[in-house]
Amino acid sequence: MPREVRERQMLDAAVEVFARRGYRAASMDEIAELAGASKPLVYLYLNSKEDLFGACVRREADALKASVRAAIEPDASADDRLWHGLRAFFTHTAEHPDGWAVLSCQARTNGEPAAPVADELRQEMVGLVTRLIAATAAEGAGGDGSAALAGHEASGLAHALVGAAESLAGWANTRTGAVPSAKETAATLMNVAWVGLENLRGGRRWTHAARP
Amino acid sequence: MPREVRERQMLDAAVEVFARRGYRAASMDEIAELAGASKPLVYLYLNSKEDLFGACVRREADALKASVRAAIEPDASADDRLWHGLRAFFTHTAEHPDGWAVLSCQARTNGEPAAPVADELRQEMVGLVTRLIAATAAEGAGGDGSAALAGHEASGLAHALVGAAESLAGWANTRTGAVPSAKETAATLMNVAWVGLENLRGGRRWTHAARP
Amino acid sequence: MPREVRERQMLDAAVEVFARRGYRAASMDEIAELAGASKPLVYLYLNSKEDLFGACVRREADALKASVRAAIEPDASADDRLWHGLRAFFTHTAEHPDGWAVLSCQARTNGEPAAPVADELRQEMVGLVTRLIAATAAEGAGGDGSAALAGHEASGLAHALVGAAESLAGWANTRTGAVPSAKETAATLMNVAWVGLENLRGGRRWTHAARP
Amino acid sequence: MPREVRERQMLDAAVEVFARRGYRAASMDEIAELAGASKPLVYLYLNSKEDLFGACVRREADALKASVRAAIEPDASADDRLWHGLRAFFTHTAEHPDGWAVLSCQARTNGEPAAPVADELRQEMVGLVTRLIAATAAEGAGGDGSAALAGHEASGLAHALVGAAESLAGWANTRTGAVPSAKETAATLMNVAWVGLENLRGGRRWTHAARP
DNA sequence: GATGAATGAGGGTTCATTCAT
DNA sequence: CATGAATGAACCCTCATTCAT
Repeated sequence: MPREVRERQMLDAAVEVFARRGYRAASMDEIAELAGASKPLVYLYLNSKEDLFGACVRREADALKASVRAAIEPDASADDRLWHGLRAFFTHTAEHPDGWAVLSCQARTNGEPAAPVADELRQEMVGLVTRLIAATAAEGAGGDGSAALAGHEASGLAHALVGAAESLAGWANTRTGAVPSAKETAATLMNVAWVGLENLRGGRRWTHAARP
Repeated sequence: MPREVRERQMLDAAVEVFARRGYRAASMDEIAELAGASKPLVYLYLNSKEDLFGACVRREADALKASVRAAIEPDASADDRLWHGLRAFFTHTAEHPDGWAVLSCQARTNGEPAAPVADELRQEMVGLVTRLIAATAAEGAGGDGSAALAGHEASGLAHALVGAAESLAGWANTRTGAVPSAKETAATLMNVAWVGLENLRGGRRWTHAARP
Repeated sequence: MPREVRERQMLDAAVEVFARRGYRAASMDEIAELAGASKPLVYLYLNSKEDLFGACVRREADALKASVRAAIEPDASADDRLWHGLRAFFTHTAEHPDGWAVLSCQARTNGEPAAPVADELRQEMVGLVTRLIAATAAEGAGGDGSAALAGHEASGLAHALVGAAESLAGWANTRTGAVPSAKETAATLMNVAWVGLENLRGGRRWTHAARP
Repeated sequence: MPREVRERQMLDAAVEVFARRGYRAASMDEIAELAGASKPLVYLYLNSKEDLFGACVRREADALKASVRAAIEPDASADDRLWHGLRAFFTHTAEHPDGWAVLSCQARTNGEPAAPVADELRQEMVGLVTRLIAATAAEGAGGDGSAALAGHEASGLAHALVGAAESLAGWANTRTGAVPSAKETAATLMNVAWVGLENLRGGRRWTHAARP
């Protein structure tokens, strides 16, 4: 069996086991067995548990980024791009629950080699969403470019949106039951985002004092 | 030294170590040493690592729930209650980063005894927020109770809100740097929530088709 | 069983196994079993294989030094001191063949932590012998202090003597058969040393040219 | 490339690696790589690590013996033969430090297949030196064959000489610094040997009682 | 002959946990 | 209660060795 194939099987198995057990509790024995290979072969191809984990995180992060990017048509309107990006995000995380678990839970809790990759993924997502929100706002502003969104507001909204998306994706994967489906969640988020934009652009804000 | 005090010290130490190292990497030796107690005593009081972890999760979940509940005055307006609840949530998680790390990261990744507790906490939070949103919507609807929010929409919004809150709380604890402060984050979320409500109540929705 | 006793048993076992198998081939399992303790206890007391090896080398080096030093009466004549030192050396190495095997073979072949200890032991022995030879020469010189031994000649002789002693000690331990006994060897060496001194002091040297 | 050449390359590499790392720590991977051959070929030619080690020891022992023998002219005087033999010994060990390290350190500590070869080498050396010493003594005895050396004394001296030579050779290879050069060492040993012979032949002995 | 794929066996190390004092 | 002594079980990792191509 060619190396490439074996290596992919190993990564698949590792992602599954890391997701199920956590980094520390995952044993190389279990990963090797699930991959249908012997332990020394895993070490030959992937060097160490740490490297294997790093490879998993990188692969999953790249795959998620690729899914989201592929869903966004560069020439579409901003809110269309946001919508398709969100849908792709939820679809991908729903289809790769283990990968998402590794990215969202394990990568950030298990130190040096993997954490930066997860951080980078998140920053990229937030940056992407921030740009899309800003673009949406600009488009919507129409003729008078007057009240486009302040930069930090777009960023705050993006953080909230990504946070909500991340958390909901994990929640949907963890819990089986009355949890909104991926599409519904995307719609809700889209509503919040779009609708929030409308109001923010219109200068309408909630303040504590404003309410009796 | 009375048992209650000792036990609290142990839990404090355990939460700190579990947060810093993760469940598996945390060692009973380190916990006992940090607690200033002997290892056999830890076992006498808390039986096993698993039980100790469970006790930590329960205690931290209860404390967070108590903080949020205490911040909500039953007679205040709905959006005031939501505002104070959110602020309390962010304040508490910022003041107990280790506890929050255990609840949000460790509890959900480390199997049977702790995961249900974390799940329950989240459901409670979502339920609380859903009720507050529904109440807000009802209040705002004023005379004509016409377009009050559909139940599943309130629930979806609540999920998004709680997800965003959770993720942002973790993010604020993890990252040092240009991250919105707890108060700013609460304000952003409040804005999104309120503003989302306004539009949803007004029947304004985003739909894919609505855009050319 | 008190820690001190256990620790000595462990060192005894370790010296035996290291001598028999060599550093790398020695297994902590075998050492622990021979010591009558469990492996974790060995690690608790002695940290690691490397540290254990270092402790063995240090202990055996100290014991050998102590034996030789104890045999030398400070007020005796120089050649008497040399004689007793040599006898003590051969007696000790014959009584502790494993210790000597570790010092002479393993310590110098197995890297950083132990090699310096073995080097130091050897330098100390050579220094001691050099001083004794010089003292013997001075004593023997009688009234005219004229032709006392040149320093580098004493040192050369000392190196040769120690080298011979070391190698013969190892040889006597390794091979069973027609090998001179410890006492005979000491006598031979003593003869060579004393007799070499006589000639060197008398200016008699061997040179290649001197012989047709 | 003919088998003979390849095999020599393998042995060269193996000697180097065995000397540097020790028998156990040496890896067949490193040896094969250093030899510029594939691992299966190493196994095809030399069967196993043990056999490879044995072949190394045998080759190095034979080479050393050959060097020493070649340096000895059968018709020269006995002490001339001793002198040239010693010089050849020190020259060879200085020029093949790895080989000497394998012979003197590794071969004797690593069990069955190699130890006898090293033992045999040493016995041969001691026998050779014993014969040379006896011959020297006989020559020097001149007209009156009275006080020729007792056999066990020649043997004792030979053991000491070989021991000193071995140890000093190893010492010179190991330590860099103020260590006597090969030639100086040979001269010192020669002095000791010759000078010892003179006295022994003259009936002068050191005895403990002889000194007050 | 060379290469890549593959593994059984074993070694160093750690840890949760117990028990006598 | 606190302490020290003690361990079974597992985990990460390596290596000599083989076989098909």
